[in-house]
Amino acid sequence: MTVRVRVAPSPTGHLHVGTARAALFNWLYARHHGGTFILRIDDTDRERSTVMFEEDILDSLRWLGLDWGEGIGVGGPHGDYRQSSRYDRYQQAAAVLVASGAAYYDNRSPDDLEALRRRAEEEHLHPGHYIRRPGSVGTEGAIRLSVPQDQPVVFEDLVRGEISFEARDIDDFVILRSDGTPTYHLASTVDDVDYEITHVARGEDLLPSTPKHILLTRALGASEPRYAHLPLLFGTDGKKLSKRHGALSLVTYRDEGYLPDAVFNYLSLLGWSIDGDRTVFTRDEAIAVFDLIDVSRNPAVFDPDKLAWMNGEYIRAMDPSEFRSVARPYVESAVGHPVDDVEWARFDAVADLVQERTRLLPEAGEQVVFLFEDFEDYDRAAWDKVMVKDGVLGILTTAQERLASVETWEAADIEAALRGMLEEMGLGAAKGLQPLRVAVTGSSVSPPLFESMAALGKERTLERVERAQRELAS
RNA sequence: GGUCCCGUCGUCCAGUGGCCUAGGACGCCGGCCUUUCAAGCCGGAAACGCCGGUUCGAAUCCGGUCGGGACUGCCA
Repeated sequence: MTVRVRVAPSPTGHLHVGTARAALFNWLYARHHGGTFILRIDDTDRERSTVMFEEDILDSLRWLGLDWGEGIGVGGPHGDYRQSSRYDRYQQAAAVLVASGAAYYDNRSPDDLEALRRRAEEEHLHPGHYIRRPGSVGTEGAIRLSVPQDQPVVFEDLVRGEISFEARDIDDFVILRSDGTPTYHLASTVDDVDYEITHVARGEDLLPSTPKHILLTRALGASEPRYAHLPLLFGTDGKKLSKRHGALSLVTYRDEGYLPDAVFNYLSLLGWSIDGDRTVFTRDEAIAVFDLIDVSRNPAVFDPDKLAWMNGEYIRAMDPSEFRSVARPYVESAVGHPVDDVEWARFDAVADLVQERTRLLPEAGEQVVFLFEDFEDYDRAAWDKVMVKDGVLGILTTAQERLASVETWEAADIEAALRGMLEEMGLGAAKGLQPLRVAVTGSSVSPPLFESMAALGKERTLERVERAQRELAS
């Protein structure tokens, strides 16, 4: 049996990290088994669905590298893979179920239904307990599935093991609304049957719906797929991942300078592990051993700190030339204007040093702004801590002389000149160099000083050392 | 309230009866290196929710208990 899995987002918002993680596991499973990963768009909610979100979802999935072999955009034997184009199919399926007696029209009023729910509530029963086939069956209203009461629904969840629901706890749920549109349960189940989905791996929030889907599938004359209910994702405060936790849509990560490989790697670790001691690994390594049966049952907390660390790992592992081109837009953004190729040489000179100091791409820009723009003010704390000290003016004036006499303006020569100065003045490197760092970069934190000066150029470096002397004197 | 799910360091995972004086990773603390910051290296604090039972032996099996979560719609 060829594995066929799917991810079926609703285009009512950006692709959520939880959905992305579910997509990722499905993708890994398909890849591992040489199966097909299908992308379907569940847009039955016509009110909230938009083409903009649909595009965003496709972009996010592509960005993460989760390519699908069948479905929206790439086609396949089942139409355009949007549920909105299959209403006639769902209506036909519902009609067949009514004809076979598996489903029935329900024209009871909302008030009647509410009364039944209240009654169940008062008797401490499942809320849907009394919502069952009424005595008389009409030919209009919503269509409900008639849930067989003779046996429980039992299934073997790939991650959770055997799960069982008593029939009396499953209400006769609506499959087709009175306006003729399908509910999620019907559309999703019919599609899974028609598309011959073999494994449904989705969030644990759908676990209580699973017996309904199984019953529907059987009523449709098909046999159900294997299910795997993935643990939910939570925020660092232990609460359900929500907007308060900042980025929950994948595009945000792309826009904030995360690398898709890093996000992929991190997401794969939420509820799964490749082995006991590796946390950084390639897609292929994951594909080689991934199995849904190994997915954890525990909910996972999404940790932005670990993701950032992971991103740093991937940035450091990048090819230097790739880092240069990837970082460029972030540098230009931080500088505030495009940087031409001549000016770009300044970044080039320190790129390797910046690369190992970068976790998130925007940081690469922040570190080198001083190479392109004169800073307005010195970092206040740095100035107070480093510059307001006896002897600093002397260090600056002496350095000024030494630097002025450096002939070939390269890091090694600059270092030689400054080291000579330190020795003569009897200063330690930390003490003697920090004032120069503040003078040249405006901050007490920067890429290594000699290389920074070399990248900045002799003229600008001397200007800044001079400026610091003036500021100190005043 | 009802149904279902879950319970190993703060967090993510490893662990499927003895290899566990519980391992790795992030984070945290300390040290080394060092021109700052990173990176790297070394070291440290940090967990089997609780109570019973089974067993020669339990993080691992069973029961209970407590705690957390999801669902409970003519949303998905």
